[in-house]
Amino acid sequence: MAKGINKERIVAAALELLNEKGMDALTVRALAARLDVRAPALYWHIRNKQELLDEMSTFVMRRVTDALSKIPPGAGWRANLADYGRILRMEYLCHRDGARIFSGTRLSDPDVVKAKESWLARFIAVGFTLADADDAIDVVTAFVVGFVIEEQERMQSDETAPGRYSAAGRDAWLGEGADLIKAVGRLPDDRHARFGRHLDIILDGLAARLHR
Amino acid sequence: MAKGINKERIVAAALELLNEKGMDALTVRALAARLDVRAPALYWHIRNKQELLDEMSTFVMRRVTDALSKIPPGAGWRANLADYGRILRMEYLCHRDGARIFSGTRLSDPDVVKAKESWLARFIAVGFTLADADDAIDVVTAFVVGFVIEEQERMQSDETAPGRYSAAGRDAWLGEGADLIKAVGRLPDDRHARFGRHLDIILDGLAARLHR
DNA sequence: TTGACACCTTAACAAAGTTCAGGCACGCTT
DNA sequence: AAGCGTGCCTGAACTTTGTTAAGGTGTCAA
Repeated sequence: MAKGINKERIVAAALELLNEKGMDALTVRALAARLDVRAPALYWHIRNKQELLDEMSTFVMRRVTDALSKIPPGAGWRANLADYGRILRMEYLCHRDGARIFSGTRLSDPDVVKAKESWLARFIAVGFTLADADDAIDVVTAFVVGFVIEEQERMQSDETAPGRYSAAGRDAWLGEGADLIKAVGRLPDDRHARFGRHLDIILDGLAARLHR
Repeated sequence: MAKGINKERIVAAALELLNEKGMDALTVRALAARLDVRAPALYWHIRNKQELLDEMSTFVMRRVTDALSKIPPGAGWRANLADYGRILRMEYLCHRDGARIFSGTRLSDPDVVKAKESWLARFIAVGFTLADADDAIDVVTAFVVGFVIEEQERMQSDETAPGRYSAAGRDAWLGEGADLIKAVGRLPDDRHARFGRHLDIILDGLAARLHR
């Protein structure tokens, strides 16, 4: 890794490191080593580790908004919102603990926040009030955050404690009774299909609100 | 603080400490000091800090399930689910960064997980399939987690960086354009009413699914 | 009296984030 | 050409974190 560090290269390397080794391994020293530099060098470019995390978060969210800006409005509000939910989930899933780390962090770039603007305009154009349009985006956002946090927790548990979420091991841990919960555990569980179903429920709710 | 430590007293003190000083101040040494004990003493009762966090999470979730078990089924599935959402949010809100910390953690008590059982039975009794009943609970759960994470992030920002979310400061930070976003910022914003609206949207979606 | 066990202490370690003083190299001035 | 400042990096060190090791003190039973 050639020298000549700057903020962007640091953020990129930090995201790589996060994906490969996980949150706990994302240390200032390890990050510096990956950039072939000593730890204090990073502090010339970033104020502290929190700022690094904020920058990482902003980078990921910028990818989301970039993807969003390429979605044509023609498909209608429902398809647009569904795309938003799917894209947000995918970007979170791209990084270990992505939802936990990147949700609810302060974005350092106003442009990322401004991406919401054109979407508000779209929704108002098809009959939403301003408040309803804002609610619609935020409900989907909150749901995706919550969904992926749970999803990634499960994925991580599969690595560290295999069988923790398997049918047999779980049934034993649950003990007597809880037949319905055990039955749920034996339902076919496609994470992606599940996400689609849940997202559809929310979109149904928004549709009901719109056609009232 | 009299001596004689046990797991419950440690967890209780940890939750107090979390509320008073925040996540960063929840250190093993500070916790030991509050219990009038030296740090290594805690390791007689808990394996490591992660287990402490899991126990704290389980404690909070047990409060949720205790509250849930007192809700009579008579009010119907919709009122039941609304109560669930509200209770879950309230318990998260009771602790700093509650949603971040306590969501998606491993519960150490099977009884807490089993609380879902009677609710599945209730929903099935009024016409849900097993899969739909499970989806219904999980959609609400995911939404509440996402909502409160964002909510608490905002509350925390108000302390550390006042004006960060105020109308004037935010407008300046956003710069030119983004009129709709600024208009949204000027809407009356009652967190609790907002939560109720969003939750209603989801319940509407579930109702649509049920009556199909 | 003597063990054994439960519970706590002191001391210490490794690893984390962070700071500080200095050093190397480049470009600009005189 | 000599000197000088500025941008970027290193070496060493400090503080605080979670955690472990080894050893004490009390209580109860045989």
